[in-house]
Amino acid sequence: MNISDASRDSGLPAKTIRYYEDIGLVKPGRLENGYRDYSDDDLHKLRFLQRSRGLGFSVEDCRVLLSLYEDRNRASADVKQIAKTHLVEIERKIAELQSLQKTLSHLVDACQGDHRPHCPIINDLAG
Amino acid sequence: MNISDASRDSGLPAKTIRYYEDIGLVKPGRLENGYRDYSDDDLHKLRFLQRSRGLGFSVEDCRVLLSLYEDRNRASADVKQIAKTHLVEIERKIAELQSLQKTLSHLVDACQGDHRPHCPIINDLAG
DNA sequence: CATAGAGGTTCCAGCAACTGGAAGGTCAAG
DNA sequence: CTTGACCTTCCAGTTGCTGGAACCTCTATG
Repeated sequence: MNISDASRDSGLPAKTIRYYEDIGLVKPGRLENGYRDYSDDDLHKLRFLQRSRGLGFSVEDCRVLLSLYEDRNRASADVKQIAKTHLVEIERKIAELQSLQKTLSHLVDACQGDHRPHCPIINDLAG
Repeated sequence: MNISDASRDSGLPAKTIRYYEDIGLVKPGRLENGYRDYSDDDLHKLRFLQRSRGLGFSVEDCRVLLSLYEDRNRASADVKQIAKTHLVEIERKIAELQSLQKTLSHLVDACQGDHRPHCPIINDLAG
């Protein structure tokens, strides 16, 4: 299966698939003409990557998750640890963004938004 | 005032201050020995940048906000528009992260996290 | 006066995770 | 034979810094 079919199948752009090969995540075989040739196993990995990236795991996390995916002797504790750490980070980001949202929405509400220069947003930024 | 004092005053790392100069945000004068020399006006701008970056505005937004800050004839509507757009983006990110959080926390809860290979997280990622 | 250390300067490289584009090889259809 | 759609590699750019090397300058001290 060539790269554009692999792209359709996995939902990843061809550019991204090549990039994943560059960094050693999924290394397909090659045909005589030099074209990449994706096996079923490669396709599983690409789909796995698509989904784990979609859940916001870093590429390095994905690398580890992929190796756990392939490890029939894995301990689920190892997977859970990665996911938990990621979850904590997501929760931290949510809290951070909610704090920004609170501040900004107050400022936006307080601003008249007219042709005049007076602006609580600018005043706040000016400190 | 030299760069390390400007750094202390603004809360920005010296490296960042030099970077802001590189990209044309705050251009201090120079002393005879080549050292940067920050005026009160420069310091106001640096503080303004520190705060607007702290609210998550992009550097390009900050550039526009800074010019509005200096424009005595600004329309507050222009400021408000930038802030509103940013706010919408923040809210979009919050929603996205909350969706990830929901999925991930379910998966983490469902995983035993023991020495055995069975893992709902991996199963989900595998599709 | 020599020197050590704490500043300052410039410039180059690298981070994450791709993405775009150029230059060129390959293949099937008309 | 040519067109067009594939494929290949490689290089550069994105965002917003950050680290480091190599070198200059100033101040204090022996």
